[in-house]
Amino acid sequence: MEPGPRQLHTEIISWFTANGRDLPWRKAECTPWGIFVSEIMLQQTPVVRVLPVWEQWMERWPDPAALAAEPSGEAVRAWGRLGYPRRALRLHAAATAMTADFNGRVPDTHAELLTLPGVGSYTAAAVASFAFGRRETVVDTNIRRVHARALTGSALPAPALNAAEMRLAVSLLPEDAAASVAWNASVMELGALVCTARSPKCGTCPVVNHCAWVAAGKPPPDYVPRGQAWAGTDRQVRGAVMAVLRHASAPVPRAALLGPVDLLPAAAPEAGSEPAPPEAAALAQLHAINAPVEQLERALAGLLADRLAEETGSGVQLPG
DNA sequence: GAAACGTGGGG
DNA sequence: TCCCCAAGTTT
Repeated sequence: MEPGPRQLHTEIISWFTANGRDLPWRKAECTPWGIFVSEIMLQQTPVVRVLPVWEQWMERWPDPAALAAEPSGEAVRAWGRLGYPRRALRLHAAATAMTADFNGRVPDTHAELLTLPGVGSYTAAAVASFAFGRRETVVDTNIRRVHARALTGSALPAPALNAAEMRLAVSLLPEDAAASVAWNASVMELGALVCTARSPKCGTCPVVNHCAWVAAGKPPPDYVPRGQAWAGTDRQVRGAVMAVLRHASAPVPRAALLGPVDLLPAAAPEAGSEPAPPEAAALAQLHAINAPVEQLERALAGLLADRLAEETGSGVQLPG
C-alpha cells in the first residue's frame, strides 16, 4: 500500500526521536557558528573523526571573529588530519567575511550563506535549516540514498544530483518549518545509521514496509560507482607533504622534502635505537612515494604548504 | 559535466 | 590486504 508522505514523516521522525545520535552540534545551546563549523568539517568526513576537532575549535574559536583574528595557517594546523585541508582555509575566509560583512554573525539565509567560501547548495540549506529553523530542502548523500531506495526503488541515487531527485526532495518536505527541520535531520540520520551505502540494516528500518527498493526485491545498482583515484596523484603527494609539515617543529628545508637528507634539525637521528620521531616517519613516507620533482612543486605551491610556512613557525623553508 | 580535492576505519 | 566511501565544493 502506497504510504502517504505524512506517514513517512511520522515514522521516520519518530524513529529519529528515539534513535538519533546525541551530537554536540544538535544540542539546543549550540550556536549557529558551531553548526556552521560542523557542516564544513562533516563534508566528506565521518562524524567520529570530526567530534574531537570540533570540540577543540569551539573552545579556541567560539565565534567567527576569534578565528578571523588569527592567521589562516593556524586554521590549517588546527585542522589536524580531517582531510581536504582547503576546507580549513575556506572556513577561515568565511569567518573573515562574517566579521567584515555580516556583523560577526553567521548569515541566516540560503542566498547569503551561498556567498561564503566553501559553502555550496547543501551546506547553505543545512545551516539555514539546522541553525535558523528555516524551511529548506536539504539534500545530502544520505538523504539521496534514502529517497532512491524508499521512493524510487533504486539501490543507489544517480551518480550526480539531478533535477528529478531535487523535485522529489522538494515534494517530500513538510510545509511546516519546524517539521521540515525535523524531517531533514531525521532522513539524514536514517541514511547514516540504517539505510547505509553498504549492507543496509533493513531489519531495523522504520519504513521497511514502505520501501520501494525492498518491495522490488532489492535490485542491484544499475551502474558501478567510480572509485576515487589516489596512487600517483598530486593529492597523494600533497597529503604526504602536509603530514610532514603538521609534525614539524621547525621549518623544513625544501631539500629534505625532495629526498633523504640529514638536514632535518629536530629529527637528527642519534646513534642509538630511539624510535623515529613522527616527523621523520612522515618524511620517510613522503620519500617512499618517490614523486617527480614537479609534482612536489605543485604540492608545495599555493594554498596549503605556503600557509604553514609563512604564517606559522614550522613549514617549508623557502629559498632565498 | 568530469575531475580534483585528504584521510583513515570498516567490511 | 585491498577497496569502499564519508553531512560536498570548486574548477
